[in-house]
Amino acid sequence: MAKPEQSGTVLTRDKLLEVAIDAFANAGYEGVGTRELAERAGTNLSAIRYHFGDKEGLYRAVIQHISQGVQDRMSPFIERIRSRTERPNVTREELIDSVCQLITGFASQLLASGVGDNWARLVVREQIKPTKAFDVMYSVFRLLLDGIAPIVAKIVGQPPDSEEVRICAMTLVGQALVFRTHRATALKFIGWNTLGPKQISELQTVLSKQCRAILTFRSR
Amino acid sequence: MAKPEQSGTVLTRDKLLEVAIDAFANAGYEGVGTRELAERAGTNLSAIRYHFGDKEGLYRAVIQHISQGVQDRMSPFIERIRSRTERPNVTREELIDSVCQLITGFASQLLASGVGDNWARLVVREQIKPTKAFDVMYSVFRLLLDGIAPIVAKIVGQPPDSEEVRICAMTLVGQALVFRTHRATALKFIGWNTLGPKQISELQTVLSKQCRAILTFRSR
DNA sequence: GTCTATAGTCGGATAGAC
DNA sequence: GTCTATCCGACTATAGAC
Repeated sequence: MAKPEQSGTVLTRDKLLEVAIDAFANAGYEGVGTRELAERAGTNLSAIRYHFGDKEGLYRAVIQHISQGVQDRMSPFIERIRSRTERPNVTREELIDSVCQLITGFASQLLASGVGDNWARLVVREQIKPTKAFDVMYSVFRLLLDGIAPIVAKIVGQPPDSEEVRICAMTLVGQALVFRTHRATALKFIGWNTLGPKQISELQTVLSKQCRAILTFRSR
Repeated sequence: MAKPEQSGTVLTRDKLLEVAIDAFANAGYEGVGTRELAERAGTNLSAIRYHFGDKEGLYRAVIQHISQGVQDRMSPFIERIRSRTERPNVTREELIDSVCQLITGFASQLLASGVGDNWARLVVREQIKPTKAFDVMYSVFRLLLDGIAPIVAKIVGQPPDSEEVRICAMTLVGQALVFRTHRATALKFIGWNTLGPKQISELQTVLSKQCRAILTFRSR
């Protein structure tokens, strides 16, 4: 971010960012041109250069913005769960319940169609050919995974950095992520038309049951 | 496929396909040019038009080829499981074991770095903005999901087309898929450098445990 | 800060020789 | 069937007026 982050009229910058979030998510980085972005934002090509340096700078700003939003909304939630599970006299049932809440909470954040609906495409792009934006994305996943892993570790009685605990945390998250990454397949298979509040709620019920099953059965 | 599917020298066509699989998977559809594809295949631009009509025709051929390969390798496996689980005197333990085998079998197919390593990118592309190639992909997923859902249905005692059973099947598959779609994140979090046979094997162990937990605990 | 104009490159598609 | 040569539109990046 060497370029001027401060600007008199922030409106153009914000509008550009808003348009780019939508366009990149839906068409992919290579799928949109800077001309189209500028036009859709009601401005011109040079505005991109001025505010973000170049196309990739705008892309990084998009990733940064989305990640920051997710982080802001999830941090207090995760923190609350953490403080709850770090009490000395916490019960196993509370621990299990906490993981369920983390997963279902994440699912609703992930699936509720808010700002930047289809950014799974950008996430996967970074997974396969990581750019400078990868670390930003990773830190958000890390936030969630670091919320889950220590609790799972306590439940199964293993160190939080053991491979098994971390694989387990990954798969728990994967159960929810698949509805973003393979959304069309999931909808068609289940027989849903949309992924609205009703469907998300039903999903959360199943996710919760399964998390509980995994953690309960394993801790025996 | 209106263009001549038969050709004297199939070598050029195959080479083009092979190169395109790799390139599309790694750089995305919009990320590679036809010139580059032709050059990497040791041929020229016109060969693409001749063999596949246009760039999108080549893309569809890529999806078709990969899907066919996956289908060919998975079909007999799924069929074997199916015949085993449809015996009248099948035990619940056998049913649970069958689902575990389907998931771990799928995981090894999915994660073993063979032909078309990074095609998750193309899959997700189709999920967000389905093209004509979506149906081809979907039929492969359907093959697996239709292998899993009826068995899950028997275990939990619900109809195979109930929403809960289908959501469950989706999440079971999601546990494995996340290591393809979020590979870089998974590797970094777990602390692995590669996703080799040793790691896949460890993954299968955990997946198997968790499938068993989900199905065992739910059937009570 | 915001704009127009333009440079330079590369995209996919095509015509036509062999 | 495979090649060369070429068209034309779209891309990113930049220079410079206001």
